[in-house]
Amino acid sequence: MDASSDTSRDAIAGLLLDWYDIHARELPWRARPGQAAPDPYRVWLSEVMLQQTTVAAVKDYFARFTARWPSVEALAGAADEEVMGAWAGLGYYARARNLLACAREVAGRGGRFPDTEEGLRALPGLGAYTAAAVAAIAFGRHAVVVDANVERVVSRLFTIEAPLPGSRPTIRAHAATITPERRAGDFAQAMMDLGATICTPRAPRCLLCPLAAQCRARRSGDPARLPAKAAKKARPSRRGRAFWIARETPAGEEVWLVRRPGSGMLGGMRALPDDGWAARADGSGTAPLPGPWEGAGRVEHGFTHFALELELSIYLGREFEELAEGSGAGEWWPLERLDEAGLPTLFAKAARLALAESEDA
DNA sequence: CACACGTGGCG
DNA sequence: TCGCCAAGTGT
Repeated sequence: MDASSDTSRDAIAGLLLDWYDIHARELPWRARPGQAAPDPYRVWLSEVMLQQTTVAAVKDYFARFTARWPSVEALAGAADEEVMGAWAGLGYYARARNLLACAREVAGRGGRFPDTEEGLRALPGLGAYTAAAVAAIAFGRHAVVVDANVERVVSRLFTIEAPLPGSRPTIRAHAATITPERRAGDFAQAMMDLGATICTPRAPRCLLCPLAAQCRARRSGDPARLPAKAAKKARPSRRGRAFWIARETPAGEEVWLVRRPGSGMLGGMRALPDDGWAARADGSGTAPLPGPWEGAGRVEHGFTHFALELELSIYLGREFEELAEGSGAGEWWPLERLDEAGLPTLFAKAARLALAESEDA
């Protein structure tokens, strides 16, 4: 076999690890080069935050979380609302709910994470990818780590033409073929670094790629066409209303916030009251009080599976007691500390709009 | 298996 | 401007 295009496990892993030893990104959750194994808590936390989320978006959250909760026991001891609030803005809030459930489970076993892929896989919020990643990176296990980067790199290396997601089993089989016995954690991170910086979705930088000579897609002339993907469905639009109810108190102005149900859209997060747009094709339009209401404008927000046009209404009445007694599922929140309320981005946008309106008035 | 589930950045 | 995309998981 021609050595320059040897696609054996050792050849590809060796080339990639050599490249990684020089070009690894320095990231806050990684051990410094030459340092002892990284803290499983930090590896786990970073992996959960990085699910479907960019490195750039995660960095600040990771720093805040680890400063506030330096260990899994500390995190396990936090109140739900503290953690949900700290996660606000990062998205996919089920991750934060599972994060806490997982932390408490691990704290219950003495603060030690399971050190096998199978044991990790049983924890809340750890699926096939994260269990393999933590097992390999934190515990040095031989685990086959497959994320979107690996899917792209492997699809190109072996010219896997079938579209995702159907091609996943084939991709995994090929990934297993090139994953080394030793340094599986470094290998996984090397694949992800390669996918993030060289083997990018569009315009891959093949001239810089340590695996260029092994890559069948490069030889084919158009590596960017892979991986093929199934056509996506159109994203529908939805409408809803949210309600800004503010009152004056001796201590200052306050706004009425609710806690959303523990599952579903923005589940478990603090929010403005709304008309139920999340649970139906469009909101009911129904307000929590008879009114009068004044329109404050609209907020547009894109979710994964629909776009939302949210109309914001400001309450002009004074029957605040009805509200507090009526639902009970809310709280008056000081406007001064609104940025600490932990509102998800949609409602943070709506709040900005309301505050801009009240400044005009 | 298909779908629900956030958000921000980039070409 | 807008669709694509990011270290996926749970149901």
